[in-house]
Amino acid sequence: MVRATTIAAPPLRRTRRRPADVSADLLAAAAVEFGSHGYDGASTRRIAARAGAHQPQINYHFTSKEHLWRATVDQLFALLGPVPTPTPGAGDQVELFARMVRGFLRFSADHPELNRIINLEATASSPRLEWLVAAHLAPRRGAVGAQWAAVRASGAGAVLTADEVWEVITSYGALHFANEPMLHLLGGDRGPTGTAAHVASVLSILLPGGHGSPSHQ
Amino acid sequence: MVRATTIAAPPLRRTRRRPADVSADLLAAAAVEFGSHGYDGASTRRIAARAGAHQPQINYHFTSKEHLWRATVDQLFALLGPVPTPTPGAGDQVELFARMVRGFLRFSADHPELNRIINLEATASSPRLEWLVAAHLAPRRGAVGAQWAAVRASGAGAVLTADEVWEVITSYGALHFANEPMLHLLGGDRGPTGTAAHVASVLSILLPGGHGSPSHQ
DNA sequence: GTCTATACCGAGATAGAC
DNA sequence: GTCTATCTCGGTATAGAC
Repeated sequence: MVRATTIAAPPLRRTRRRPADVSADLLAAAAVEFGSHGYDGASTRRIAARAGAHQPQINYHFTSKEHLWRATVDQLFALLGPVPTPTPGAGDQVELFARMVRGFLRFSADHPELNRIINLEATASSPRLEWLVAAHLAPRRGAVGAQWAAVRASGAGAVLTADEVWEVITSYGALHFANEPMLHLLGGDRGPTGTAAHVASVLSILLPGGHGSPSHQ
Repeated sequence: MVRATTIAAPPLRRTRRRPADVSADLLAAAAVEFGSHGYDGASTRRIAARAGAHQPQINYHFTSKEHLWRATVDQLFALLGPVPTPTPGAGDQVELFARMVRGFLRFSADHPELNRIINLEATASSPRLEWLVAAHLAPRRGAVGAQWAAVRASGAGAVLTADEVWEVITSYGALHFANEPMLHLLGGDRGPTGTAAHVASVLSILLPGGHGSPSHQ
């Protein structure tokens, strides 16, 4: 028989982790929950449970649900990498642009949570949305605009404005991965092979001349 | 002086409406609230307040929040119009396709709530999403696929699969309107002129040869 | 059919033992 | 730092007078 004292095991208690690990686990769990249900729909109880932690630990480590949300977004953008800085004379501008698009789409395939969180906030004005745009989206939008100007100046690229290119990349490009649950129910080919095909499809729209296949690491 | 009996006016009571009007007002309010905050984020209190009604009237007219959500989606799809049925030999298949795309995008510009609701559900599997796909999205996806096959058979249209065409229309095409709050904060030209330009942009991607401007009613 | 009052639940946040 | 207990608030839904 099992002794009574060992029966009363805590429901979700794991081997004690270092505080930094608890924070990291909470951030990873928050990305999934915020990306699945939006800010209002996600609950700190569920986030904590997914991380194997207790709900009050969220307030201890992140002060509030709002701070946890921002930390989650910050961490996902950090994972995406720094904003590409313009290097005027350096190398093939078209190849630099194509590399940026491929990098972003591959990240979106690996971490669909970021684009989910962004799109779940995009439909209504809010302080969160204003912060998201000012802190993260606007700088990247500027970098993409500069890169696209260089592409067009070199004579390559489709006849699209920088705004249209941004929307092709972030809407057509990224929602393929962010909206996977819906697209899966709709049928269609999906999976590793489909990822490469989708990246090629995006590049074929932006750079009709080619540049869709080189350096397929 | 105002008499005491007239001072005690109910907070939000309006002139008494017919029951059908209350239902219609609740549906319109629900479209806005569900489209802005998602299913979980929307509250029946706010929906009722926006419709100038009382919260329990939602349960009376629609039984539950879930039923109200489905009725809202049904009504928006009814506004969009019936699923186009294939007419094999009839007329210019390319023009029929272009007309469908233009109609959908103009509807999306006038009623961004539908695409907002769809995209807010698209990131996580749920009974609601399964119903949405089976009841509404799959039939329209089938119709678009048939129309696109006819376009390609006629030798026109870009080199894109039917899945890719669906995503160009619903992601790149419709999110331009659904995500207006975010795109507005990001800058860029928006407004009536921008709507026509965006429709032309979508068609230029799908039908590179032309067909972007005719019958601009 | 409409409204007031309220039941009931789960949310985020906090206090205090450990 | 972690965990239990609990506070307060806002959510959906229901009961019953009108």
